[in-house]
Amino acid sequence: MPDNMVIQGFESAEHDHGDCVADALREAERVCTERGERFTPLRRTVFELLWSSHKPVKAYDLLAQLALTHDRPAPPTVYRALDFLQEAGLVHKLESLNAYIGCGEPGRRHQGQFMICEECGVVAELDDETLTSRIDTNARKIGFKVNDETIEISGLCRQCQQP
Amino acid sequence: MPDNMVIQGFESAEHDHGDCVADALREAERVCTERGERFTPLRRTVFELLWSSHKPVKAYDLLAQLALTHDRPAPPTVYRALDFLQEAGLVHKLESLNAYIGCGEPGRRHQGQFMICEECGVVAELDDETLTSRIDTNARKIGFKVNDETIEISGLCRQCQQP
DNA sequence: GCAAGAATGTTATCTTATATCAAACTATAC
DNA sequence: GTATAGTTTGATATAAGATAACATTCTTGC
Ligand SMILES: [Zn+2]
Ligand SMILES: [Zn+2]
Ligand SMILES: [Zn+2]
Ligand SMILES: [Zn+2]
Repeated sequence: MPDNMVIQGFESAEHDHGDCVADALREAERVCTERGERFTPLRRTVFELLWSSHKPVKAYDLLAQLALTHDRPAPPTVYRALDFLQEAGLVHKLESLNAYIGCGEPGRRHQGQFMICEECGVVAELDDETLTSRIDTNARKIGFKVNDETIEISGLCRQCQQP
Repeated sequence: MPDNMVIQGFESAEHDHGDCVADALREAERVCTERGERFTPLRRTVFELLWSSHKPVKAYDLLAQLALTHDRPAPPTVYRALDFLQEAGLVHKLESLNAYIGCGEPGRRHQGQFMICEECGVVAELDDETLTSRIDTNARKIGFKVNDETIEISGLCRQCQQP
């Protein structure tokens, strides 16, 4: 495995997104089973809504989508599902956007490093071990014990740089 | 200049914080003058409140502090000052906390890399050129053009790891 | 002084997230 | 199968974070 891997994102416009969703669902079921937790219909629905694209989704947008199939859902409904999915490592929160996105590799515990296109909204999730260890080194120098990393890079994807 | 520099933070408890504030104010005046902008009393007050410690401060806490000396300030008052200070590079927003902190080196344009103690709230601002260039390299590999970096590491400072 | 632009005041509203308690559902033990 | 403890969801209210829009005041250059 290369030390700098693109986990997901910036797929070609024509990629079969149905496959992405199917894979994600299969993984989610596996992860939940492994953890002895329940991938309930509600959690599954929220998860599918998040995977409707490779773009981050806002909690209240999820809520609005949910409202199409559920009777007057309230904010805690979606926030609880998001909390569960984050705990399980199935979803990341993008702090700089207050939005959420499905994790591209939920099997392995990680924080994720994100490249966010300001123009089209597409997000790539990377996992660069070298970057992480550089941060650890810096932390060690000042006696800091790392628990959590928030790494979000915004800019323009290749597509959106075209003239 | 070393390639991994602690710009500020994790100062000894006994450091002369008056010096920090005085330095910060002097730099702020200089930066504003250079930019042809006005470091008004309101902006200065907000800036001083932010520099009252090396911890991030929330906008509504600033507002509450402001209320002690101003007549019923409203949210836009503090958000406008924060916007101005951020534009000028004098203040950073910590996205993972929804809080703001004075920049330790406003002269040079940078995004900042932060180590945030979950226990005591103290924040260290680093600037690791190696880290930044590693991110640029990763971006280049996927054809991404970087505009903005959000790098916030949370954990425990040396003090707060003591048994 | 006067006009134009910048900064601040004021009111209302929007967005994001949580607290709290009630009802429904699920799994296990008997 | 029923009791029951634990988990999940429903429902209401409110907290926390941020902005829109317009009025007023202040500053600066003339
Ligand atoms: Zn991930
Ligand atoms: Zn794009
Ligand atoms: Zn800085
Ligand atoms: Zn600490």
